[in-house]
Amino acid sequence: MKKYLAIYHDLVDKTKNNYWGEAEMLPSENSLTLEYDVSRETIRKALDLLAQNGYIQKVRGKGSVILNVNKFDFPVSGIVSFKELATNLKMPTRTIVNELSLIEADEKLQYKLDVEPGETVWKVVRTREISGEKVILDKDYFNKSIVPVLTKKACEDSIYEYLENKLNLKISYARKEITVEEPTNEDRELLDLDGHSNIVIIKSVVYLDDTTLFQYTESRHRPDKFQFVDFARRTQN
Amino acid sequence: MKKYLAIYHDLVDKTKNNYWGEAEMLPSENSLTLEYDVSRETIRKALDLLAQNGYIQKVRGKGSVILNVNKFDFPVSGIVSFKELATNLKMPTRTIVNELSLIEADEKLQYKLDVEPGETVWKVVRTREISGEKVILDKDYFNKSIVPVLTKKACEDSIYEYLENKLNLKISYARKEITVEEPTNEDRELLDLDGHSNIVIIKSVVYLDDTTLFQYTESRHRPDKFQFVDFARRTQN
DNA sequence: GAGTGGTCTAGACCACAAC
DNA sequence: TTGTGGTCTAGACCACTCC
Repeated sequence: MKKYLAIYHDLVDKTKNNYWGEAEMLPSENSLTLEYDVSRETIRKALDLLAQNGYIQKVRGKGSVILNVNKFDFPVSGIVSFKELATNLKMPTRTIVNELSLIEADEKLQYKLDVEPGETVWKVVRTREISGEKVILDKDYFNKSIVPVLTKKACEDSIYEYLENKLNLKISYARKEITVEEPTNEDRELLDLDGHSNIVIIKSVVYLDDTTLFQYTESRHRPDKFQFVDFARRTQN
Repeated sequence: MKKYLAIYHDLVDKTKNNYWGEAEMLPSENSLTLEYDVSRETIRKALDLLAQNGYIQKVRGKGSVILNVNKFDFPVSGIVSFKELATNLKMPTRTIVNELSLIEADEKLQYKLDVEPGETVWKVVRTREISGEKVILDKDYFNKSIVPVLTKKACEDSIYEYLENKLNLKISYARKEITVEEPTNEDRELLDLDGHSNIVIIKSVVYLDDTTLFQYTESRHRPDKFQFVDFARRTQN
């Protein structure tokens, strides 16, 4: 439907499949304009996406350099936790739902989820098993006014798939914060800590398309099974 | 010089200073077009920057919602290590240069820095002291063909300032990887580990404007003094 | 229906790199 | 000088929200 998105996908495929042989450069914007029969601004939108996602780097006066980083390294761009990495690498994973309940928001949650005192929120506690070891503990809190119903089945599969496809919620962006702390008793109970004396904590707040805050999550990882990859461009001044 | 950048900065200032009172919305693109006397696409470029940096969220059919997240939270967007945070919070910091030397690239470095076997590279080892405690160990490697001269003075101040202002190098983007590992003997020697049995490692490769790789860095943080903040938008399909 | 942001166009001029 | 990407314009149509 959107031309620039279609062109973006086409160009991603072509860079991945060495469509231009061993060329280090993309065709120029002008030739792409002719090739796809669109305006130059539309080509530029597609190329901006390629650059944002680390496939190319545009160099003024020269052209768009194809970065081969992404051909070898799996994390295409942005954020990858071990959980995602594990599914990418096709390691056997299992999700155990330890708790699924409605609770009254306490003070900390009121602040994190921006709800009124006494409002009910969903609390979901899940353990993630990778290759037979419990290495991740996920604690999710959802605003009940946005997620009225939540089933154990949905939690065992993918909550996000349920939210996006069944409830038609559109996730827009998230703020994540990574710290390293000492494990709590709950961590020791629910995870196979295996002697590790630290735990990596990823706290995130997730916002919807219409800017409402709807989820607060703490993802607690055993340190040896944690990896985070980030692809950062220099910020504009 | 660039109109969209000037407008971006102006709008950032205005959102920070509550220029529109307690309004939750930015003026519409059309009214901004009139106000700044530019084309709508130029306004849209400025607004895209605001959205990318987490100042606003655009909602179709409604307008641009001002996000107040950034008013309270210091990390404006992207990546913040504790080192940056400490300088933001004006904590007393000190840099100790433990080593500054030219070495022959070993196999690991050849791969990381993409240099020929036997090529010489700069090795810089520095300890960062925050509030009197040595909590960060930075190990930097620079491609000597790009950085011919490096002084102890430059390492004690800011290497990046030296590279950007004196050598006129333009940093373009970096790939970072965060993991947690056990401290090495070197870590124990050079840092005040204070009983901590883990260390947070940020490995990054840094690229220049013309896509050449020029730096490989390992930043090793004491876990209790580590924090990483990320602001991620949903990726386009 | 009026106003909003999202997409797209055809053209222009510029700064920069390469020859 | 030629070709490249970077900026900017004035206009068009669309999908969506709100009243």
